[in-house]
Amino acid sequence: MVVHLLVPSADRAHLSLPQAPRVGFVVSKAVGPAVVRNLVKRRLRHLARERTASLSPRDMLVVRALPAAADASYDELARELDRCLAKLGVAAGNAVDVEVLR
RNA sequence: UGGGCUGGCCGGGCGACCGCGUCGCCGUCCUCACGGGCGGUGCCGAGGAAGGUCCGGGCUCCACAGGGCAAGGUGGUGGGUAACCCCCACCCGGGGCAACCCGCGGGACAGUGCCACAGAGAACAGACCGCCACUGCCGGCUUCGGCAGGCAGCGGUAAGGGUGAAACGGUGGAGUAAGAGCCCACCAGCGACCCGGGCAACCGGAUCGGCUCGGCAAACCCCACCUGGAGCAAGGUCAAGAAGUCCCGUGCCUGCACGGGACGCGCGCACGUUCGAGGGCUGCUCGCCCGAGUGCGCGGGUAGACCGCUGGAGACUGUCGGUAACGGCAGCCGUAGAUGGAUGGUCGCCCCCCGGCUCGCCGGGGACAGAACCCGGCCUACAGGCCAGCCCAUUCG
Repeated sequence: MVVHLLVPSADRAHLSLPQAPRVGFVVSKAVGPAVVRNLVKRRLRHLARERTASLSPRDMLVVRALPAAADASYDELARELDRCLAKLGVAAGNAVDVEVLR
């Protein structure tokens, strides 16, 4: 999977954005038919919800699933998501307007 | 016992925990209130196709002087239904020993058009081989009377061969140089009329006639019948206000700041105000009607909340009517309603399939597929399995 993280910069920080982090998912038709795509989205939604604590309140995260996600188990998706988040340095939370691709 | 045909049904089961969504309840915080935030708790939470979005309807809004021309759909008959391109029964044609299956099943003397390849010839057809008569030439045999034959020309002939999906009916007789529905009998087919059966499609039968007529309408077309437009982002309420108003979100300073949205507004350009822009009659046109604003761009950025929103032509059981589809009556059942869109994860026991073996365990797997206003259908996808009826063959009694 590919993960994008947008952290609002200082000049935009005064804007009154919602106080909770926001996460979006992109699952294209390359992943599979509707049933498979929805299953992947549901799994990612639950996984991401458990990890919102590690995001800062104004972060915006986009998770894009690649075709291999169709065959991945729930645990495999969890490991992959953790790996991507670690690479973004989410724990530090000091990035400003960064987009990191894996 | 083996093979086959048809109809109906199921679509893993039970339980535990964490998470998500609607609703109810409890607590708490904000508010005059409506209502909202947070926490807890309880019930419930995808399908037979939820799918493709192909038909038919309900519901909602718009339209509903009229004339003409198009466009689309349906297509044996009768019935069922809210309706249908659906369902049931029957008829006709075709296939199968049979149960049963298949049919896009009106019209080919209203007109136009097409029939590949093969074949001599394919639509008011056609002479390639063959058959036959005549004419000419050639030789042969001869008991000199003739006899059989070859080649060429011209004509007759649809009986035979051959081609084809299809060659202008079949069998027999009469007839002829040879032949032909040319003529005759019967059969098939066509037409007319009559009798009987059926609601009807149609079926059975009798008489007569003229003597024979290809297929394709999912080619155009003709005939009969049917069809107003858009769709829940339909549509409605809160809902007032006049250069603002209203709504939503976040923050806390609790009525202000910031961000966003709808309606309205402003500016610019273009075309217009009886010399008529634009719009309506929802395919077009004639005609009729409305009519002073309309269109585009920019400020300025694509969904304020709620209702509609799930109980309906409902499912099941029994009974009555009907061959059936279906209908009447009675009883009984009832719980998905998201709105960037909830249904995900872990585990235990059992079930089914595959593999292994130390025969009881181990390992792997469980189809097609995800609600979005709601119904009735059609079509398509589907691991595995269950039930009922019927047919054929064989064996035994």
